[in-house]
Amino acid sequence: MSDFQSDFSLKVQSIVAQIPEGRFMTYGQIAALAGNARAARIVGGVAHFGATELPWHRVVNKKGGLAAGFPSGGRILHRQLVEAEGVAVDSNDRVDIERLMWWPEN
DNA sequence: CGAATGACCAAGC
DNA sequence: GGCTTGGCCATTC
Repeated sequence: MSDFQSDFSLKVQSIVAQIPEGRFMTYGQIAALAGNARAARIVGGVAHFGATELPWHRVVNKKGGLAAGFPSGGRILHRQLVEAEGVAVDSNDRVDIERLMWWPEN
């Protein structure tokens, strides 16, 4: 486990872990909830270095598609994971983010 | 400790 | 309408 114990990373990981099935959040959104709206990149950093067990496939960028560097299989794997949750994926590997964008209500 | 990196975002061309 | 540039801020080497 990496040193991802900082407030941001902990919040980010916590938020991602709470995303319900079939819902999505953008990096910027998570970053804002974590306390830094500008730290969208850091969310990606957490995704890349730590908490690999979290449902990162439910985390998408503003485009509505999965981030650029998903593990081997990349968008292919992402698409399978998302579709497995009953979500339609666009030819561009994008989901209807504006419709499925979720927000932690608590 | 200093420099480089990155699963992003927004603006510019 | 798609590609390039700059800026952001924490983590890594």
